Amino acid sequence: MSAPGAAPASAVGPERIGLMESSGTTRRQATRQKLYEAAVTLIAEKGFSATTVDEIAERAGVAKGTVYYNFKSKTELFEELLRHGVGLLTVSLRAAAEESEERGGTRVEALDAMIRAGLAFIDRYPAFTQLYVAELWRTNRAWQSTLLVVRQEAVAVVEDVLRDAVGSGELSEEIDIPLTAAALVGMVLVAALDWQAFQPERSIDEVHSALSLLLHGRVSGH
Amino acid sequence: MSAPGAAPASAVGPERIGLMESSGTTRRQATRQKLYEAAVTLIAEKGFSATTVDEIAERAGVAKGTVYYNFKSKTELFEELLRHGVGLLTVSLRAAAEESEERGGTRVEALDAMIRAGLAFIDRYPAFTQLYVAELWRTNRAWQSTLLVVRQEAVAVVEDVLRDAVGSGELSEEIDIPLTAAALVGMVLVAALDWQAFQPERSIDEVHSALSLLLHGRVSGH
DNA sequence: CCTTTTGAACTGACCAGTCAGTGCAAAAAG
DNA sequence: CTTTTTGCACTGACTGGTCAGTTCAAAAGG
Repeated sequence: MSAPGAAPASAVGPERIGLMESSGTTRRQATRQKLYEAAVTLIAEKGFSATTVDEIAERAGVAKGTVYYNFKSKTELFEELLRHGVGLLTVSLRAAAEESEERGGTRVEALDAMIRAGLAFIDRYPAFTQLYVAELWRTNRAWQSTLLVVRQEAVAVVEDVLRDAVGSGELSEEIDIPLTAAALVGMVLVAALDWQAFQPERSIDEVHSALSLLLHGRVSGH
Repeated sequence: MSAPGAAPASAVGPERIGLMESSGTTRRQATRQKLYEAAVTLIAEKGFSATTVDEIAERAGVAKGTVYYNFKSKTELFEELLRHGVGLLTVSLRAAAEESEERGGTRVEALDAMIRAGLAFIDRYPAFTQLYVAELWRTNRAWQSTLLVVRQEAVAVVEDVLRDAVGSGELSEEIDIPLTAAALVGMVLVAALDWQAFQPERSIDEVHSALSLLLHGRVSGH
């Protein structure tokens, strides 16, 4: 229709394509992935509004039009990014908890394993974490509803383990599950971001120990 | 509120002063105050870049020119806002700790009092807290250095009390002071923001109890 | 009077989203 | 086997609008 004389020219050869994905959509998948990666760092650094679509496209090595070929809008790209990232996180948390239980650990050990998994996630995707924290409590934003869903998904993983632990008598009945879950998530989130930003020389084990001590009540428990 | 004509300014009276110290209340001070209050909510809602100077001026009920008469730039207005807000927070935390000590409380009780003071601050200035969290871990921003100073100031208050507590044998020597301080601050920050955003029906006492339980190791201690 | 605020117009940069068109590989036609 | 068509994925110049910051004369305010 729109290619009146496609000259054969010298074929450059089969450009490498992404790593995975089967047939068909491979190219598109790879492009989307590049866009996610470019967007996540830029938005973490500068915020959503201060990041331009031109910058994202440039860092991803594609043309601006490609962004709009793959996503309806800048906002939609961002929302999909959020979903993608939190999906990774919850999978990783749940896996850590399950693995701990399969090893016959206690529920508190499962919580500890989740703290470690959370730290590992933040270590691997610091930009995503930054961006998530920065946007989570904003009101009146276009992606508010997306964030609500996505947050609930993540916090629910922690709540589930807490509920189990209370049910089996391992934790005191007096704890408030939603508030405690939020506090634990916050503890890990903020400690990890602070670690990255202000104390990068620390090892993940040091950070984990400090948080573990708090969880086990050895900071001021008696 | 933003009527075209002159506003009946003198009718307002000594309204509660939000985010700034109220020294010699000159006319200029009052204008700055109005600008801080307008800016803090707008920026908390939409972020720095998405907030326009025209909006800030309109909500403050002043002319745009006035913004630039009082501040060199939008960025400078924002930086000064950060300084004032964190100043208020540290004063409040320190006062809580000192008051607790004067009552002859333990260092752990002082920590508990600071948690409460932190919650009260966030309750009173939710917008400021939102904005602070959203900006704190951003890299590459113009106000990065301002934030660094201002964060250190706030975290140092907690670190001081922890150090005291370890020094007097009240807390175990094995705790890592900077990391534990960051974790405690994070716990309060995130729990409080979550409370505001997702569980507003809870009372400040409920939130305080949940955090206190964690601090005292009664969640999973022993 | 000296300081502060007003209001409105103006500029120049910047930016989200659009659209006509390109390149290419595989299917269809010859 | 060769030629033509098809359609996906991508391109980048362009548009219409927005916004930070400027300017300045005139009017409060104190």
